[in-house]
Amino acid sequence: MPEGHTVHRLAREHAALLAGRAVRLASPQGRFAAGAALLDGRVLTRTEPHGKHLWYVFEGGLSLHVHLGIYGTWARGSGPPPAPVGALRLRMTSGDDWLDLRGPNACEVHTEAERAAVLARLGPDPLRRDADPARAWARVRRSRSEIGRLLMDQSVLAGVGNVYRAEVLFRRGLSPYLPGNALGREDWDGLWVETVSLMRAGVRAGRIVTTRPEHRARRSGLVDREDAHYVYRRAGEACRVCDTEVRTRVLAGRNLFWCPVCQA
DNA sequence: GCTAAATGTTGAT
DNA sequence: TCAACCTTTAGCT
Repeated sequence: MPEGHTVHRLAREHAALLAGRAVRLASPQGRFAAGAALLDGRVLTRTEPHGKHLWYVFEGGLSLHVHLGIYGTWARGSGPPPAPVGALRLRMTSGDDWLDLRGPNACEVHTEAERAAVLARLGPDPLRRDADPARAWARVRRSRSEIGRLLMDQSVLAGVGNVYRAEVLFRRGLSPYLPGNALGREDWDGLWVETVSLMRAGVRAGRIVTTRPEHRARRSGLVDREDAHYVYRRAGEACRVCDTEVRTRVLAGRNLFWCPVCQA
């Protein structure tokens, strides 16, 4: 269940586990058998996340490119791996450790050139230290598209998905329907900083929590599911800040949620 | 046990 | 703009 924060967290975890080690790859399901054979036994150099894409860079220059899509998941364990059941696209093992990949949108071998080609069509990733927000702003400021659409466009900004789109706009008090070219520089700067901050928190926590304690029903203890978001999937419920009904409508092919008062 | 929906992208229309 | 793809789970019965 991945937006960029999940991908960056996996990149760190998997690098800590496998970097510098020879890795065995197998595709019990068969769909990635040829690719797995090509990389099998090579030493993993590093992982390289960008937005929702993740590359496992192996010695020799070839990479494993994984995009989880909506459904993709990794499972991890050590000790004897379970017998492969169902559609197991890829199993990576090194020593006692194993990683199982199911349901990804993409799982393929990339050359350096192929990796560069994908990167070339991605906007800056708020979770990367080398991200240049000015590149995204250059697109936003001259676009007539709604900001709620631009945030979902991976060529403008890479890593934001449907949850962060809704929550970041709420936190900044911006209407999703504001055209990019109607945003001021301060609006954009605030939006970027908010995105970086919420997504970093997401990497740390391993999930998306965007509410401040004073806006939660339960103010102490673990943040339960109900309390984690301001507007995402809360259509018809009361806004946590102003009590207005949270609204929903499809924008850019996905269900958008927003408060018409806080985000006028 | 069934159905719909889901934190996503691509390619056809 | 819409269907297709991949899989799991929540919310029904």
